[in-house]
Amino acid sequence: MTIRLLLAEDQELVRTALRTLLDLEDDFEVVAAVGRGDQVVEAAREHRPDVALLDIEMPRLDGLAAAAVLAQEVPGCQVVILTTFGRAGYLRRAMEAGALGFVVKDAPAEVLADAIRRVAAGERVVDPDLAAATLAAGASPLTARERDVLNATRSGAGVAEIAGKLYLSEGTVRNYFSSAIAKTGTRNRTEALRFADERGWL
Amino acid sequence: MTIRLLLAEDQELVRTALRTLLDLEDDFEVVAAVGRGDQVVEAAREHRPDVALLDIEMPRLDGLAAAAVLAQEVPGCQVVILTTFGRAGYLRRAMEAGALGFVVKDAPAEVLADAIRRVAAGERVVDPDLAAATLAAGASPLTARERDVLNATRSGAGVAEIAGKLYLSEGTVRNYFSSAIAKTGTRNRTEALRFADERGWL
DNA sequence: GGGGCGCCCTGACAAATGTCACGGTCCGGG
DNA sequence: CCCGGACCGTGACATTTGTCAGGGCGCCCC
Repeated sequence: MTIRLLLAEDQELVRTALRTLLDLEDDFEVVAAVGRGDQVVEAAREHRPDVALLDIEMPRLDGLAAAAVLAQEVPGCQVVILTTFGRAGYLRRAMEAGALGFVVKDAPAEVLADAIRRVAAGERVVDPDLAAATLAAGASPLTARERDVLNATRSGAGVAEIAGKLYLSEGTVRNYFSSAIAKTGTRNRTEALRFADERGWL
Repeated sequence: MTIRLLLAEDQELVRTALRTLLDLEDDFEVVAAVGRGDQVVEAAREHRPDVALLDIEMPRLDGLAAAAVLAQEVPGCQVVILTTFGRAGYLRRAMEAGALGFVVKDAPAEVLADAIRRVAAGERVVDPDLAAATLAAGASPLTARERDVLNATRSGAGVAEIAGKLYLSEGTVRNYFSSAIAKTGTRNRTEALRFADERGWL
């Protein structure tokens, strides 16, 4: 009984390399390989894979979003998220999106193969260290407004601009920044944004 | 006549995948594969590869630095830089470090194979788009002090701290920030740093 | 009903950040 | 020689950013 795989990874070189690697395993068959998140569902509908291996960083639609759509549209297909970054927030969001497996790219090849087999059998597979880190990061202490304001600063917008967009006074916006900075234990917006981002607090 | 390859890439999964991919080519033989920059020279001395394939993002010593050392210590070995980011600064520094080839990870596999063969024969191989972008980015307009100050801000240090470390007045430090900001056309230190970084102006 | 609590909102204040006009030094070319 | 240009350095000033004290609203629970 061979496991049918869908592979989604944007870097072509890595994609083909992974494909050949996985095809070498007797019980795996890569039935489709795509380079963009928005091609995942279509390919899954056509090829009916048992497991979809999704990178997170992809153009158009990221792997997490693709996983969520996939769970809706092609329920028989289980998801393993495969990513460079063992960031706590990614794992949290992957679980929320219904993924069963989560593997980082600097794991050994056997770990990936093993994870795929276990997920195909319906098990959950997550790196224990990463799971611990995620738990440690905890839930977001940020309020809705604090999130809004932090997100709005991404583009490099100033206070005035943000205040306009959110219909707030400038003072208020600064205030939310201030409390976000306090909660993250950082020294300015930029650091606060990065800090929160890394923990998936957006 | 087979080409002997050294592969340096920190993510184990990608490393083994690339290794199997390259080993499939009849005229390639991967004689060593390492996961840290500081292992490159040692492995090269031991296995005498014809071409070293170096990722940039690696622990301990990045691929560019490793390339520079390699050129000194093992002159017979040519270098191909293989990286995720087609950043102008990377290419510039790769050339300065004596690399002959530069390939991005979302190139097709044939491009990589071709690049390796050409580099083994002593040719230079660079993606033309990237070369154009690098030329467009031009040489750094930043002065020595501007660079110092920008670099010092990486750690998140404030003006006072930087001023102390560089034996300058606080006003002067702010001044360098200001001119760097003007030259990069950005709005604050953080943006200026990122902008300059992306162009290899450090 | 009336605390107590958490969130939203604001303006006044303090501290940091960025801008400007100005000297000083060094160097290469008329 | 002397001028112009590039870089280094400085303090005064304006703007942006962060902090604080405090008021209003809704909700849960006693």
